[in-house]
Amino acid sequence: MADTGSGSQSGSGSINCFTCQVRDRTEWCVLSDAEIELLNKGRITKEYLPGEVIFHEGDPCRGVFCMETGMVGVRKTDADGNSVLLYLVTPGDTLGYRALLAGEDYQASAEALEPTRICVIDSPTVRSLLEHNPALGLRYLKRVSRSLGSAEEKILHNATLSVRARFAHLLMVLLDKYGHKNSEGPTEFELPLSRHDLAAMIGTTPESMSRTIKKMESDGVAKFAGRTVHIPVLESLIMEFEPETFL
Amino acid sequence: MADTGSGSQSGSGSINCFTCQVRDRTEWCVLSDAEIELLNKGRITKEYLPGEVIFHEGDPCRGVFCMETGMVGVRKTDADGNSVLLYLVTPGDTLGYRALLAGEDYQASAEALEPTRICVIDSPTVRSLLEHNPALGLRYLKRVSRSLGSAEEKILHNATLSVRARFAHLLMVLLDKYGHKNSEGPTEFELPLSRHDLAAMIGTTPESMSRTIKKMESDGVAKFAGRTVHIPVLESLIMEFEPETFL
DNA sequence: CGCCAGGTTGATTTCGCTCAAGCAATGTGG
DNA sequence: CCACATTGCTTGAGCGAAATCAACCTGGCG
Repeated sequence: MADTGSGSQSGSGSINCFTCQVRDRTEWCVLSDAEIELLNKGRITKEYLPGEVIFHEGDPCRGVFCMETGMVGVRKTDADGNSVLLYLVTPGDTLGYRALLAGEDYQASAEALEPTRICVIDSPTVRSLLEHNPALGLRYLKRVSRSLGSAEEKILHNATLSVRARFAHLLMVLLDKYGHKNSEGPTEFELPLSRHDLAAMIGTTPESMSRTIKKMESDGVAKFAGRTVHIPVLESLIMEFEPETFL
Repeated sequence: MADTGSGSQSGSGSINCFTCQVRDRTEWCVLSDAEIELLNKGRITKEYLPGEVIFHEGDPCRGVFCMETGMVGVRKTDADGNSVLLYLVTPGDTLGYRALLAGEDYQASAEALEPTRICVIDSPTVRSLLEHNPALGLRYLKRVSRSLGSAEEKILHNATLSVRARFAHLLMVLLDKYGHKNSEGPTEFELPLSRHDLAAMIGTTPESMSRTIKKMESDGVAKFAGRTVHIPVLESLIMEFEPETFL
């Protein structure tokens, strides 16, 4: 493995954008070969270890980040040190585009949760591509708009649902993304997060998280062993946050 | 005045996009004359009375709405009838772009809070303009990204601040937008919202709203008479949600 | 072995919700 | 002009969910 200092540069793995495994899943899939050439020139690959910070709230935005492997968490922290984990970023996702597109500094910080490899594409390159290829802009518009949609849904959820209901919902989302949801029947999967971060995802404390888990176990809704979750009946989980579906 | 049925069409006021007063404050300011011609053709002016619904959650998106006069509230409601007022839309703002850009149905509903005149621009027109003019896309990208930024801030606020602090913050935002903030010294302005809607803006109940107002009055932070708010010292209001600023 | 981070548990408190009633302003029909 | 609904807001009492504070496990690791 290459050197693993904070945000160390790296030549290992995919050498460029042409051979990149995840490119088809990114916004860049609409680019022509000439444009990918440009993209490739404005690109540096970096590697991060768990806990390393990719950017901080308040930092000026110098580009966007294209996830190749690993996982990144985006956090927002207030002056008292309270923090919320807004979302998880996984391979194929783009990171840090909000600040660039809004023309603002970062309003949240990003931190590697697993060993992570990311390509950094500098702002001028992205801007230039956006200015000349409307299709890329439309791609990003869709991405940001969808993201806004989820943020608004999260606002509603946090305002109206209990911690338990929000956690049940989070489990469903994580299952969709990180588990192989074989539709019906009992399901088992690995949580990608610590209890602390699970709590931060739904805007609560680790203590409340712990108690909620315990109560859900005693109610037979889910079984937790470390980071492994076992869900006997998927419906009973859904019932926790959408009871009306089963009336 | 023209007929005032639900979302009635209207020929009064600004006749077209060329003479439109608010156009320079909208995304459309980057369009060429030829493009404005196109915009103008895909346009219908409508009028709404307070309480009338412009679109509903779940409705398919048929275009975007360009505010000319009045005020609109965007609400999101869950299955139990709990609802949150996400934001207020005022002249020069565009409404309903999220659904269009995301390629989704509306995820929230919009309702006139005051007598309102809006131009409806149909989807094909907007799409066509976006596909041919990257500058328009960039404009919208900035708009959506900023909006996403505020949504994320709202998530943090709701998770970490008390009802009182959130309300103080709301007052500041409303003051910025609807009051003439003469920087320092005592300030007075009109709230554009009922108590019920103030509550919905910060995700609480009218009862809690009422109590919070009462307590803030007795603490001398602000004085409320109907919809008129008087703030003796602006700093003490800011202290409510950013105490660290004054340490 | 002792330390420490991550997690759990318990005791206590507090904030804000729910339910219920009361009240002032406005409107409506007889 | 009065009885009466209706609407928007306030007030009170009680309760419950979740935060806080504090102690205490437990497993990994120097």
